[in-house]
Amino acid sequence: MSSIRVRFAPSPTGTLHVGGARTALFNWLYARLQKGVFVLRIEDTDQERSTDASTQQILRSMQWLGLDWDEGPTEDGADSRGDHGPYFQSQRRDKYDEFAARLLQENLAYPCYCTPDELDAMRQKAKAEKRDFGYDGRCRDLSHDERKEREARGRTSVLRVRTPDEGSIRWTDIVHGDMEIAADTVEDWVAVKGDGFPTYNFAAVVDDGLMEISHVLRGDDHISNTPKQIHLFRELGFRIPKFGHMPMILGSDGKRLSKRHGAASVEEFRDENFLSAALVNYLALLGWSPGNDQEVFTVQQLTKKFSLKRLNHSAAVFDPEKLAYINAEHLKLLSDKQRLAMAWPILVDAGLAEADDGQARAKLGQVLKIMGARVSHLNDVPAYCAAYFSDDYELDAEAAAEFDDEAQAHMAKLAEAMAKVEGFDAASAEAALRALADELGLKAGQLIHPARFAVSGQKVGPSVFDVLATVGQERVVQRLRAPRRPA
RNA sequence: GACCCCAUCGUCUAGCCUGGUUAGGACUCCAGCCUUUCAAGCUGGUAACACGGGUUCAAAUCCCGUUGGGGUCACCA
Repeated sequence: MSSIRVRFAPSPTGTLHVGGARTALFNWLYARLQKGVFVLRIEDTDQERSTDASTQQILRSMQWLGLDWDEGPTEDGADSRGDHGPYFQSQRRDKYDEFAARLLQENLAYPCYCTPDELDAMRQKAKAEKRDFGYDGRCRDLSHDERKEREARGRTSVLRVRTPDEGSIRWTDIVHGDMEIAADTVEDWVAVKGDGFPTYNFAAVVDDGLMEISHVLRGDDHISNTPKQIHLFRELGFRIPKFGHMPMILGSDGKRLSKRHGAASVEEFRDENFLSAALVNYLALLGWSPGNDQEVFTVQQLTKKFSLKRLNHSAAVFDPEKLAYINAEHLKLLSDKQRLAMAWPILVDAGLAEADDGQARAKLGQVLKIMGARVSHLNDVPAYCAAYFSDDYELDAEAAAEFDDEAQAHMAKLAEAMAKVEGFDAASAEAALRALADELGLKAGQLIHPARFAVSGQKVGPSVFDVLATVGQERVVQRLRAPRRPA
C-alpha cells in the first residue's frame, strides 16, 4: 500500500453536481492508479444548509458512479468506517476545538469581536470608496483588558488567523506549476465562527492534516483558499499536502455549469437512464486526455491510464451531445445479457410488462437484438419497443400520412398471405411478402413500408421481416387486417 | 475594482516542456456509399493556433504586452 491518500470532501447542501463528480472521479482514479486510499469526508459544518437528505443523495450518486471509498461514511451514511474517523465534520468538534485552543494559546490567532453587521458596514464603505476590502485587523492587537471589556458587554467573538504581512506563500501546483501569492493579499480570516463551528478553511486543514491527506485535488475555484490553508498547515505543524487545481466545468454560455444549463446533477443523469460508465467516461475527458486518440474507455481502463500529468489547464464546456455519443458507445459495449438487464426495468416502469413476467423479459431480449444499435439511449426503449408488448403504441405521424387507402388494400391481401405462412419466421414471412409483391406487380418496398407502419406504427426500425417475426403471426395478421390509423 | 487562473476548429482535445507538422483525432453539421427504411457502419467535406510586439534562419510552440473569458474577494463550502 502506497502512502498516497486523497479525499473528496463534499458539503451536503445539495445534490452531487457534475463538477463535484469530476473532482471525486479524478481523486478516485488517482487513488486506484497509485494503490492509495480514497477518503470520503462530509463537510457539514454549515448548520443552516447541511441536510441528511443531501448526504444520502451524494452517497447514492457516488455509489451509482462506482466511486467506492476506502474510508468515510458507511454506505447508508449512518456511521463512519476507517482509522481516521469520524468522517463527518459535525462529529469532529473536539478536534477543531483542540486546534483552535492551540492557535489562540500560541497567539497564531486572536478573538475578533466585530459583528457581521459591522463587517458588512465596513465592506459597504470600502465599496463606496472604491477601495478593496480585506479585514483591517482592528481586533488583532487588543489588550487583555480590551478583550475583557468586550466580553463583559456580551460580545461574542470569532477566531481569526493571524496571517503574515510580508513575503509570499508559494507552492508547486500539480496542474499549474509554480504559484506565488503575496502574503499581504491574504487577510486575517475566520477559523471559528460565532456558533463555535469551524469554517471550511480551518476544518479542511485540520482534517487533511489529521487524515494524512497527501494530495489535494480540487477545482480551480479553490486556488484563493490555498495560501490560507498552506499557512495554517505550517503553523499547526502538519505535513503540507501537494495541491492540484483542476479546471472548472462550464455551461454552453461559458459560465460555471449550473441547473439552468439543464441536467447538472448526477442524479438527473441516472434518472434519465444514462449509463454510469458513460458519464464517468465523459467526465474523465473533461479536463484530462490520454494523449492519443482513444475516447471510449471502460472505468477499468481509466484506472490504468489516468495520469495527473495529463490534466488540462483550461476550463471545459459540458457538451450533452458528446455525452450522448459516449453513452451510445457504452451501450454497444454491453453484452446482450447486460443490455437486457438494464432495459428491462425501464420497460416495466413504462407499464409495458409486469416485473415477474419471464416471457416478456425474454421477448425484450429478442426485440433488443433486432433493434441493434438503433437503441442509442435506454430512454428510447419504451417508445421503440411498445408495439411488441402492447396494442397501444404510438403512431408515427409521417408514416401515417403516407399510409393511404391503396396501402390499406394491399395490407388486406398481405394479411391473408401472412395467415397462410407455415412455420412463421423472418425468412418465411419475407418469402411470402416478396411472392405477393410479384403477384401484384409491386416493388417489395411498396409492401414493406406500409407493413412496417401497420404492424409497428413506426416509419423506421429493424428489418421489417424481423419485426413481423418478433411481433408474431397472429398479431401481424390482425394488425394488417385492421391497421390503426390516426383519428 | 483588486488578486488569481486560462487562451488551438462551434464544442472536447493532440501538438507546446525538448521551435522546423499538409496543425491530427472526436462530437456536431453537410455529402456519398451501404440498406426495404431508419439507425449503425464506411468514405469524404466545412471548420482553429485571440491580437500585437520581440527572440530566432525558422514560433501554435520561448519571452513581453494587449484583448477576451473564467474564478475568488462571507461568521458558505
